[in-house]
Amino acid sequence: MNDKYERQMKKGVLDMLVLKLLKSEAKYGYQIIQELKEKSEETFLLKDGTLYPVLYRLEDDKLVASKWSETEGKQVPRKYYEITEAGQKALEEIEAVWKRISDGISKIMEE
Amino acid sequence: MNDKYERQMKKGVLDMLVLKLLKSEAKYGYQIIQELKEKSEETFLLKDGTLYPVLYRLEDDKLVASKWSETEGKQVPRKYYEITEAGQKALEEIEAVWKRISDGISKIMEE
DNA sequence: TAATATACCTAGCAATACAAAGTATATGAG
DNA sequence: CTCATATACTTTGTATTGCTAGGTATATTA
Repeated sequence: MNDKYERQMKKGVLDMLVLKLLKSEAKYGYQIIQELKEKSEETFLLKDGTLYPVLYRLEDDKLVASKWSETEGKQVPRKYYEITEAGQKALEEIEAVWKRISDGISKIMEE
Repeated sequence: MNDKYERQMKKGVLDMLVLKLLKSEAKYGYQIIQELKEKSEETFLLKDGTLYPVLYRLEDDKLVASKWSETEGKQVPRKYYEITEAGQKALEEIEAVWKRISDGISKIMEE
């Protein structure tokens, strides 16, 4: 039952978290999954099937841009995602929304 | 665009907020909407069409129980919702989930 | 009498986290 | 050398839920 709520509560914040991670530097899919896991201390354990659609959405919205790695030699090709200017602006706005909502929740819950 | 995120971010927390409001005393639908509005300082402005399905879900899950008001005299009938024991237990669990997730988000965002 | 606020109900839509399946390469153990 | 595992990306489909928009009905106020 908790799973149900956990799943729902995560909705809408993944975009924000991914944009935040990409703000410091361009990253590829698997790397993002690992960083989310580490930094959230095991709270955000994404399957790849969850993350990639997020990245594709962000790309469709022009908030990130991708390019394949051009490393020579044998290697599994990696697709790097980079935050765009529009993405940085969106991130700030989304953060503001998050702050408003989580504050609103706190006001109701802290009594 | 912000609306999109706001809508998603609210997912999963409404049940928690409603259960929390019902914890102190039984309340009816419109009353819950007003309290959510006031306590959240205009962040949670629910239309009735949003709240009632939430209440019905909670009732189906036996987390709340309802009874119609038995006030004599002319009055629009009100349906009061009361939190059950299972509801109180669920509320604690949902609060724990919320804490874990919002903490996880903070860890990623506060850098 | 008309408008507004109260109070409840219902159908349908849009968005998204997740599960599950697939493809392909690199690496380490036996 | 072979097989299992980890890496890395892709795609399809499902379940959940906040919201819009419509509906009914009563009480109050201008």
